[in-house]
Amino acid sequence: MASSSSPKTASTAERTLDVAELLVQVRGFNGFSYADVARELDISTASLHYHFPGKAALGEALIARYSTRFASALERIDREITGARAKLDAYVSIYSGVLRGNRMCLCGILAAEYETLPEPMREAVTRFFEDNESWLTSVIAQGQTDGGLSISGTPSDASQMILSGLEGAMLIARTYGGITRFQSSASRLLETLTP
Amino acid sequence: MASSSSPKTASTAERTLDVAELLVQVRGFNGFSYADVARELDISTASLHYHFPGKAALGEALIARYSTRFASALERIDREITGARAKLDAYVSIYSGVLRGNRMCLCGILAAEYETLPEPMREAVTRFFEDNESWLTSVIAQGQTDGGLSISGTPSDASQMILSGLEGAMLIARTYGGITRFQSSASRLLETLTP
DNA sequence: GTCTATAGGCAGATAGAC
DNA sequence: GTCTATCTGCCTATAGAC
Repeated sequence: MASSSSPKTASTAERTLDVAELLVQVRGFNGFSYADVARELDISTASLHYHFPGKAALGEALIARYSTRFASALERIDREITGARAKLDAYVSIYSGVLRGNRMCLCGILAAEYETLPEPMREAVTRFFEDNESWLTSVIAQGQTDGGLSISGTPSDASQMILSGLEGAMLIARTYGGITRFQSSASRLLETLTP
Repeated sequence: MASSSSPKTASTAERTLDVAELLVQVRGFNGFSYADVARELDISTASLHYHFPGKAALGEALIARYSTRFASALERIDREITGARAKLDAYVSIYSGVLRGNRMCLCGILAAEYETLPEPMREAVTRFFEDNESWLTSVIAQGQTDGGLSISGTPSDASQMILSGLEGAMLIARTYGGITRFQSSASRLLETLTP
């Protein structure tokens, strides 16, 4: 427990994850190298191999941490926000936050490279999407029950459309239009569920 | 004109584009090499360099051909289909066709790798999306006029959501859910515009 | 934990023969 | 147009000293 109580300086492993996460979200998993990370941290690539045996292991750690953070953010929303529509707005704002700084969703960009990823990373990416849809589905079901939302199909169908829509909007906003464009698409997507 | 009248055997350049296109759509631009293409065509990488001076030039040719084909498909829709809603259905079916064979939209996967692409490729990718949105916007405007569609914002806003939604649905369908999942998200997306 | 040194492989690309 | 041969550089990864 001691080592996890807000250390003044992040460990090399943590800082490695920070740098690698940024690189993947901007350039993709096949678009960065150990050398890129090492240069940024001002250590050697050999040292990197001490903390993460290989790029595949680093990739797995990246998704694990990202997924955990995402799950925490969703729990926080459940704790602090009541209305279904407001929860969805908060969900969208997580994505907006990621898009700032020109980042793509970590698992969204990994989805594009899916065919080139080692199996453990593939499974973790898929699980990320499933968890997100599962959360969205329950929020939408709640909104349907309490009258905050009105949808035509099943909550599961609606959550698929929300997730796809947001990932796609991020993907394209990064090539042109930026945050403004993303916000516009996202709002429109959510209005689809509003009575 | 002679060389373009349905040759019995495709030229090496054409076949190179075919193979490279598949590789990019499945693995991404940073996920394949000249060697991959050469092996498939059973020629040397040096021969490849005769037809395309470098990977960047090959990438540009790839987008150019893809965009031209896409534009032809859209013209065909305009020529053969009358109703706005039916045109959009046909538009979606282009994407479905691409997704079969586990391919991602060429420009969608390049959008994910955008930050690593040479400038000419970036511009071509952006133009592809702009052209698509431009076409979608006019179809939606038509549908709004003749009563076939009913939207809340501007046709341009709606077209952004359609394009983003379809690209995102493809992206995620390739990691799980497949065509079935894509079709479901796409239908739902279009229902959004139906009165 | 971090280093230097280095292996071994693959990448994109070129020269020059046929 | 296609080949062989080759170059240079970068990549992931390991050995072993400090």
